Amino acid sequence: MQELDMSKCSQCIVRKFSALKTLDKSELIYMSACKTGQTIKKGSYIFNEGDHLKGVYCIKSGVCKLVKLSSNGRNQIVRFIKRGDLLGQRSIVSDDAVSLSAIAVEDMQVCFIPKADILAVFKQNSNFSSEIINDICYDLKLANHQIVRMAHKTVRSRFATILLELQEEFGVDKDKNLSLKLSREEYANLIGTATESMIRMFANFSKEGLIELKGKNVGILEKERLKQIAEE
Amino acid sequence: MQELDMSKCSQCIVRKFSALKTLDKSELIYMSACKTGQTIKKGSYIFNEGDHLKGVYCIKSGVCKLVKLSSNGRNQIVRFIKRGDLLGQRSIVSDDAVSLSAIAVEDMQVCFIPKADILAVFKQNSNFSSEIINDICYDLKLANHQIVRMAHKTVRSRFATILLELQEEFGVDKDKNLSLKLSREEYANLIGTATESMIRMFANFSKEGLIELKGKNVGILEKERLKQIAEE
DNA sequence: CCAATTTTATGACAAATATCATAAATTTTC
DNA sequence: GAAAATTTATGATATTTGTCATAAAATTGG
Repeated sequence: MQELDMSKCSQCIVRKFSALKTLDKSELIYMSACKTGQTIKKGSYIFNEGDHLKGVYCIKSGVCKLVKLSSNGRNQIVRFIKRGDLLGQRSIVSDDAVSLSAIAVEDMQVCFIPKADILAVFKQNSNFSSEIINDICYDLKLANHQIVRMAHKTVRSRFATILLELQEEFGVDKDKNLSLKLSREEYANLIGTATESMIRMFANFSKEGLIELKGKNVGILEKERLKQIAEE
Repeated sequence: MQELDMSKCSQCIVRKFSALKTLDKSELIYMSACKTGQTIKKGSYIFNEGDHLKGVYCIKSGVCKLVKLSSNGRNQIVRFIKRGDLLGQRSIVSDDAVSLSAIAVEDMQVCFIPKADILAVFKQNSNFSSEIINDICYDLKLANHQIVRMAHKTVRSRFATILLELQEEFGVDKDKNLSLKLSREEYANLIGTATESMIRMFANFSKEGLIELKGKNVGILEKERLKQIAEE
């Protein structure tokens, strides 16, 4: 990670997407003074399972995955964090070690805000704290939903769900391919299956005309049909 | 559900187990005045997916399961709530509909505290709000862990994990059987498998001498071996 | 206490998925 | 730009799990 300035929070549009939108001018000036900018290369760790976070990251650009290692050596992508999101929110309210690793999926620009500083704002600004708590509640809701999906849906159905979610969350590029480029292995870790099984699913969906494959690029062709499969 | 008094919060030992332990005398008197007691019969719903909760339940006795229905008709037990726990904590900080149903697994005695009243305490007592937020964070941590378990462990391994967790969380009765009595179907919904597969797993574990079965009673015989299987 | 219902059990089979092996294609590195 | 490494692809096969059918056992309700 390389240290940078990245200038003033008050002029940073990205803050508008997170709980930071509740901060007033003086709070933003305070944040600007506390934060440090960093660039993070694709593939590198922002933090690791078991680390004690010393603050929160505000994502200016790029995407990272939150990953958890299973005792049998497999790993699971629990969710993605992208531009505008805060990474490590729970560390504001909890001193526990993080239970997930954060790994950049694309090159990233982030700002780091030390825990003490963001905690001061958390205690002082109840709109801010409400937003943070709401975010955590929402994460819990999603996580519960994901438990059910993993427990009761086939790989095929989960794949359909993930494709729709990736389109929803990250959109498509100019060629109408999913903007977020993931390897087959990453898809497998997201869906919770073996890489080979994942590759076969890609081949199946492609043969069935549900998606179009051009190398790493994935284009969704039959959204409605995918929705059906996701429900099965 | 039947309405009861259940007397004073300040004399209720159960409050010591939850975030309510942070309340002072005057807050407890306030709670006592707001709350209403209820008894809930085994099998009946406390609330249903999609409901908007009007408050929080404090569990005086008994156990309920939090269940989520999958779009393909199966259902998943996400967790249990027992004596001393607060049920519906998220409704304090969020106006969203609940995403889970709560169903009594045993006869229960609960106290219901209206949202407005508990929210007043939440805003006023920062120790209380910290405890609540910490609980929600902990739930999120467990949920993430469970996603990984569901995605990457076999039914056999998950069964071993659940047996150990049930012993840990609810303990054993005088005959050293697990205190919480669940049907095979409930075990299946907990582990995320078909009831028939679950029944077979019970037979397997019994044959292997890992557990002892006497009707609905389950005695754990080989804890260490179960720990190994849980890791596989 | 007996009939009805529910739960547990078991067999046979089908479907889904993992694993291992190998090879082609692609990307990276020097 | 060629060698090395990684990723993607595919076949063969084993394992796990689900489904359907049926029956035994246990529980419930009158």
